[in-house]
Amino acid sequence: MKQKVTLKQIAKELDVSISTVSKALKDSVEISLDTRQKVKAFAKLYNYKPNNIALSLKNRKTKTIGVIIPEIVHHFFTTVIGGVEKVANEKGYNVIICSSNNSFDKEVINMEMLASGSADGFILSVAKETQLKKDYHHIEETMSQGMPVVLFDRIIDEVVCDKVIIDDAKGAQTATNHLLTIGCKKIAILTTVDYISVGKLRTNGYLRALRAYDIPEKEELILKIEDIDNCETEISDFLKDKDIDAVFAVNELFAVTAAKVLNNQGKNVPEDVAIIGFTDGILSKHFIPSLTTISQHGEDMGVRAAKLLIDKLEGDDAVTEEYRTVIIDTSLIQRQSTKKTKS
Amino acid sequence: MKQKVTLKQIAKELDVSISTVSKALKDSVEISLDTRQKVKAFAKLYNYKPNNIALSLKNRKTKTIGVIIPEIVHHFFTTVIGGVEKVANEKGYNVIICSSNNSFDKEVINMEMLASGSADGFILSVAKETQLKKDYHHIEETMSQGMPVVLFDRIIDEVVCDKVIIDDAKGAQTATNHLLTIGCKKIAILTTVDYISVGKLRTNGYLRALRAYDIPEKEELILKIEDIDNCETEISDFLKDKDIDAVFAVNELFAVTAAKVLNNQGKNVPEDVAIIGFTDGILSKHFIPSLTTISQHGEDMGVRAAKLLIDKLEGDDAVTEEYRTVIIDTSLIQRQSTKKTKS
DNA sequence: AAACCTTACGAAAACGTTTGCGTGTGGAAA
DNA sequence: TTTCCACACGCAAACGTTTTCGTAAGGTTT
Repeated sequence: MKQKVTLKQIAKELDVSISTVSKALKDSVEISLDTRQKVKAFAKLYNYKPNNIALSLKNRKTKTIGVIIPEIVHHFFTTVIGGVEKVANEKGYNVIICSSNNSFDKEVINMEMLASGSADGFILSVAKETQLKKDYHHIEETMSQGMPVVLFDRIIDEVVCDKVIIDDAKGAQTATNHLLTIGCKKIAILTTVDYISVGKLRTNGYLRALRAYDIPEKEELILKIEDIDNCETEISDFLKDKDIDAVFAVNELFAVTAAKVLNNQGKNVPEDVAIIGFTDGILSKHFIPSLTTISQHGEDMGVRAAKLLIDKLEGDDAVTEEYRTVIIDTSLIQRQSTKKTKS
Repeated sequence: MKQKVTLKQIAKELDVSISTVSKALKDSVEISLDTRQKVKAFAKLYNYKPNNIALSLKNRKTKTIGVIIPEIVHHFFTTVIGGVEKVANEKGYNVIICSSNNSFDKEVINMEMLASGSADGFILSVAKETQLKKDYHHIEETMSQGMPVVLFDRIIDEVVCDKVIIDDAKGAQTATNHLLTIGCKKIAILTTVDYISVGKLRTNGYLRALRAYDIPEKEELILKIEDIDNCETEISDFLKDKDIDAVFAVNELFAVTAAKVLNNQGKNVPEDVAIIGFTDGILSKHFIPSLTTISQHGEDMGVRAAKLLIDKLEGDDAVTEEYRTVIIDTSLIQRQSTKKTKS
């Protein structure tokens, strides 16, 4: 088993100095053409590749972006990662992905681990626990050590840094408006508990849309779900015998679960009750009926986040001091779950 | 913006040598209790963390596992990653994930990049293109440089290394058997082109099951799909007016697409046609009717792959020379799409 | 022949660690 | 007083690079 070949070995083999080898490989005019060719031939033969670690140490940068997300088995987050990777690869950056599993502790650990030399900067969507706990010391600390951080989707207002978000309230308003324009009047919302920032914002958008239509907000049409994994019974109880003609769900799972529940309760989607979701995942696309939804354009978010970060990493200090918040436009994707044609 | 603090800075500040600081932080008895406490207090104050890069260089290992998968936006692969991360974190390893996007070139580039110092070993599921091209030099090369590789799911028989797979043929046979035992006789299969190893194996399993039941194999019941992204029309044409009572799909997408198509063609699932899929993703679980499927236990695969790799990384040379293939058991998850109770 | 300039290369420092070994200091034993 | 031994610490090498600077050899100019 041959080991990785280093400059030193090549130098020894060819009976020149390490610096000569290094320069020869870089086609430095300092080195005679003869030596250059000899060295390059040898390096090729032995498949020499400069050691990234040594380079990182020397250059004091790793050319690596750390991405920390709450869940890895999650369609939206993976699309974001896709966007990040795309830009990163173009610009010669590597991407390290860690999931916090929605745990504050794991988020901190991952961040500290990556911060101690493995990454030059971070793209981060915070864990639920972190939002609940409101402890952001790890983020502040990372930034104060000179590593830029870009927050996306689940961001933190109190932390001053670059951010990439969608206008959740606006998206929710668009969704609710869509329901209103197709004639729905009694619209229920399936949302999360308030400490999840995006859930709260989407609820606000829903309320705003209602107000614009002079429809009074009704407590009994709002369900704030805590335990996402067992939402089915909760949704089922909530929807039971409720007089509604539409449901706005703040995520994909709530939307399909609502569709299922309504089905079981003998109601037709979209004829009896229209449904609109949030996040354009595979579920929405393939469900029957296919679900109208608000697309967050995850890949775009990833692209923008990566660009912001790399700008900061490569920018001079003038750029470094200003922070930007990019708002990605959402879009309404109309599908079958809000088609009222059969009436 | 304070920079990351190093041993050198602490040493200077405290007017001792670098080695003293290093040893003090490690609680070496060589250093007086007094100095030790002083150093540790200072280090804590300035939030000293040893630089991973420097450690990697010194120890000639990075404590990172490189994972390369064909697609990142893919439920099965993310579950595998979840498993890998779990084990890796337990054992103090980092995980770098790269996607090849099913491109041979990108697979090679990613591998070479990670191999030149960023990772100690690899967990890999090869790209479609790689399987088609049958060019495995990058894998062989990586291994010959002393970095262990574990292949999973889409493996390569010709490459000698650790592997984690499911028994695809057996799983497919189980699936087909299930259809046969509930009384189906005319079973179509939706599979991939042959060069995708898992597709071929699953097709074999299907055929084996038929043979065991003395049912002749019929060409017209087998559809090999090339372009996965546009499978709907292909499946629709194939299924049109076909006299069948069941469909076995080798993946989730084919399964739900078949369900949709059949629906559009006025057939009921499962009453008229039963459907069974492969891979237990969200689609199968949430679709209406929910889909019976073969679970590959992605997380388990990740766990086993990570364990194999870490064993090899930390093992002595005796272990290093033998290669193991772990076969993960599949299991049948019965859901509504194969319920024939209404007959 | 002296002074100078190219050419072609090597030495060494630096990045941040760890660690084996050397060494100065002080006190205790002889 | 001499010898010896802990003790507490520093030196230096090593990991693999890159890059600045120094320099020997040889040739060219006056």
